Amino acid sequence: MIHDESKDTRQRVLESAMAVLAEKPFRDAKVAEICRRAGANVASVNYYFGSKEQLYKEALAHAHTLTEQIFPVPDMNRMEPETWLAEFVAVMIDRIFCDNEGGWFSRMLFHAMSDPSPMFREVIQTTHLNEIQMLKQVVARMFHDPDPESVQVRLCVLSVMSQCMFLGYNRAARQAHFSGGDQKTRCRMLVEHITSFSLAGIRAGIAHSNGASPC
Amino acid sequence: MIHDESKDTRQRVLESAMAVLAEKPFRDAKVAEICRRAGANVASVNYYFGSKEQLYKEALAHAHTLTEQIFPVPDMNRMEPETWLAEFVAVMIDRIFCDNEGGWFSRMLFHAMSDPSPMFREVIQTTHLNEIQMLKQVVARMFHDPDPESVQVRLCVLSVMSQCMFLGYNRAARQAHFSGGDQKTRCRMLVEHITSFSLAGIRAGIAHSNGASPC
DNA sequence: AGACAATTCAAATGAACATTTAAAACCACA
DNA sequence: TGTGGTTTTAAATGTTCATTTGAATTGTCT
Repeated sequence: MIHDESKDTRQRVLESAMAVLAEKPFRDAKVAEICRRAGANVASVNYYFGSKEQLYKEALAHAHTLTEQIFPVPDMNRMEPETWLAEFVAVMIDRIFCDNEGGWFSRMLFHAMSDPSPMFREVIQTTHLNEIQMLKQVVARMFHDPDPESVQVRLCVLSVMSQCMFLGYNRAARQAHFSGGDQKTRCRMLVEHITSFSLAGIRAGIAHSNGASPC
Repeated sequence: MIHDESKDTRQRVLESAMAVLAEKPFRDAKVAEICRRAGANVASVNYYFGSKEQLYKEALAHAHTLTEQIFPVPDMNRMEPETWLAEFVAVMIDRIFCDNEGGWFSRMLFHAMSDPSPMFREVIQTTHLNEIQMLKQVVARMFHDPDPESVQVRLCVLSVMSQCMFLGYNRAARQAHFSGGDQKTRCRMLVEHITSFSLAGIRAGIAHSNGASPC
């Protein structure tokens, strides 16, 4: 008789999976390690989730809701575009560099995005596009452009997102940037830099598209 | 008797390896596929190179010299910093998006950089740092800053490099950006955007560090 | 307690690969 | 043409995993 959810082992495996899959890409994350860390038998993955792949999908979805609770994207209707951008950048960087469960999703996503196997296509589509849509709309507003899909807007969004995510992809660069010094301070400086750099870039684009010299 | 180099099969395997390793990360690039494409037996990898890992290293090194011949980084002593930056960005983007052998190195590097296994640490160090050093020096010159390792310079270099490399890491974003339209035109627009966006960002940094308003 | 389902476990299974082996084919040269 | 080295080949080996299996254990309800 099904009386309740079987929370115990299932939950431990799910959490262990999120942690391991944040560290390593799908391929390198061994079922054996996930189970060892969860204090469970190897068979539990297939017993509770059907397959390693299903476990991955569930772990990613769960990590996504976690990160949205812990680091919510600011509401773009309640702020000036410039302020919103600054907060947006801060949230992205926090998500990447925090070392608790709020960072799992970003790291899983970085692995997924650079993995060529087809299974990750849909996975990315379903989880990560909201933030980009919002950024597009805010940048479009700064351009006084009604179309958030115009070329100039999309290019600026690309520039902002790439700066936010680069250190997530690039282990060597991350290590170089965060060697020594206080992690928190580094993050704050990084956020400030990306924000002002990007605002300047966007303003240059606006000035150019208006055909006016910036001064 | 060793009369000459055994060029034939060895060379075919090496080139096939570069092509395959540009498409897929080390793990996914199967020895069987490399050999099939080279029209050689599986054993030829170990016969000529000792192991898959050695083959990888040789392929990366060879791809590196190839890319430096085909898309050389401009000489920074013969140009204004702004001009040099524009050409630098163009070279980086060309290297990433060209679809012949000149693009192999970049793609191998993207796979290596997002791979956590320890074997890639040294590999990256030995190949990719020149470009970054040059960029640092040019940006430092724009800042009138004698120290190419100052915080402000390093942050700007980070911003430029991240914009240049983002589409290399991120398959989804690349697909979104290059869906439809002419590849060449897209590349040119991307280069122009990154250059002007970055110049604006750098100038803002310079103005800020001088304590002066930009106008 | 006894029955019955849900869970856990150690061991088996089988697939995917890199690497090895040893025999065959090839080649240069006397 | 025979000899000795080099190269190529198909098949064998051994390892690393995810997944399956069937028995053992636990928990629940009467």
